[in-house]
Amino acid sequence: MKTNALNPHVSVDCVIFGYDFEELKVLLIERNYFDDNDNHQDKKITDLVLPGNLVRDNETLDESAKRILKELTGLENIFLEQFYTFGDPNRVRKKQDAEWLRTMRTDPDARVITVAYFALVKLNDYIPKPDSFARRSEWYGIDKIPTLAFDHNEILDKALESLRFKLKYFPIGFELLPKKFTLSQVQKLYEAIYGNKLDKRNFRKKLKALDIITPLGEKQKGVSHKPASVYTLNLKAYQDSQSGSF
Amino acid sequence: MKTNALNPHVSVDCVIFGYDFEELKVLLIERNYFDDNDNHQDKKITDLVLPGNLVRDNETLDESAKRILKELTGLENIFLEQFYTFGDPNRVRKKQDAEWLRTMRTDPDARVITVAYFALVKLNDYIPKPDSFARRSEWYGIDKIPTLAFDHNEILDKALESLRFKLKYFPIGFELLPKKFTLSQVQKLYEAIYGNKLDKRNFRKKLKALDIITPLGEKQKGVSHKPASVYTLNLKAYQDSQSGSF
DNA sequence: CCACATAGTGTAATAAAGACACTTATACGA
DNA sequence: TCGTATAAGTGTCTTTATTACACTATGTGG
Repeated sequence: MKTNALNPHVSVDCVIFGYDFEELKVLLIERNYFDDNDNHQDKKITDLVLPGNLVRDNETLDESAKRILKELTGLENIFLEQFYTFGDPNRVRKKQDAEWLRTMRTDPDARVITVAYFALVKLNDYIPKPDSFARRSEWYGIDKIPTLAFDHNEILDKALESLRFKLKYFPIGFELLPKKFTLSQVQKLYEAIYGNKLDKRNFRKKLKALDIITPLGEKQKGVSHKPASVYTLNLKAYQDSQSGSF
Repeated sequence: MKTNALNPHVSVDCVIFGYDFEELKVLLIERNYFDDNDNHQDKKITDLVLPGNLVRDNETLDESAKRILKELTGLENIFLEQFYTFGDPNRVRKKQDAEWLRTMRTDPDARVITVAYFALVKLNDYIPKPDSFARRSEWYGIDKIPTLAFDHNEILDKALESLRFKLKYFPIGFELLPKKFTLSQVQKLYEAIYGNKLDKRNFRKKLKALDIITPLGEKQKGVSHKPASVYTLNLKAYQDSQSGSF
């Protein structure tokens, strides 16, 4: 017995997180298309999508995500993690999505299954510029995300949940900070991600106990208050200390 | 600009865990095919795969996983969780896999991307029987898994890792136990999953602190030693007590 | 009634988490 | 130069969680 099915498209979408020392941000791309339903007068519509693209024939899913990131931001060696795959047959079936797909694909009605990744980038390494489709991109604060195309709000929500969960157990937050950072910057980052305040002394106690940061002996410059010590990440010791228990 | 790619197949594979009060087990399916390369005398080969199948046109990924589970075991309302998607272009490129795909698919050379789920079933609810392709299935102890087809050993490893990780933070172990259970059974299950011994008193203290089990006032029957109290799961209180912190 | 097997139970020591307030270093403006 | 504003940096006590550890209790079966 042989089985076959109409083959869906497979894409990769990336939720790219950045941090500007104030707010956790996500990089979104502008999507432009014409509303054909408004058939008296074609109306140009601009809305927002997560960066993503179809997976190419000979690339792995990870490679596909890396490519999307590289094309959009020029950045390489970025923290990138697959967190969920979205495959509802109706996930690209909002009517405005159909319009848009018609301009982008030869078979706009095909089902699209998307493998979602989240990325953590040092925001200052990257200034938004148009992607390979000449679309503008922009950082949006995590609390100010508008309605996105497709199921991209759902994907974003799940990405944030995954980031929060992972951050509880792994020291991945430093991916969002520059190589040199102060302890207050780390704390503000955690507060931005979880959306609540943390106690300074307890936070520092816990962070230092992880034994993954080393002071550089330098001080912050150009601030009109007591300058903070500057630290850097050092994961050597940490790698071993990972084991499980109930 | 319109983009297209050769569309891959998309499948769902299920790592179905069961527990027989001794060992953590996984349900594997026998795969039969003829080795055409041995062209003097076709040799029948039997090896093992994870249960899985192509995703149908109008079903979600979760529905697809449910269907596979239902077809294979007859069971419904099973704990099921997507944990990773495997999409290496060469993941179905071992030579024996090619032989087998030729008997199963009209386009055996197509790339297959698979969305992997793990399931937790009460093993006693299910006696292995042939699946919809009349293939035999069998429970294999987690420490006695032979080499599987495709990348299924890799998928299985990742499933076990996901199960262990999730079990640390969520009380999902009870999905593998009958409705009524003893505390020692819970402990042996955890020991089977993590592969190490746990302290009885500490385990019970922690389990009771979770406040998710209630004693039924019954005793175990038919054992030639002190009978254990029988408990049942009660997740009411637990649901609320979930919140996050660094 | 004795032997066997597993159930069931508590305490003390150590480690981690949480609550909490004052002093210090720098820049800037009066 | 002195005062003010601003964020940095620091310690103790309490509570809660984790770990190590050994004996008694209750049933069955011979």
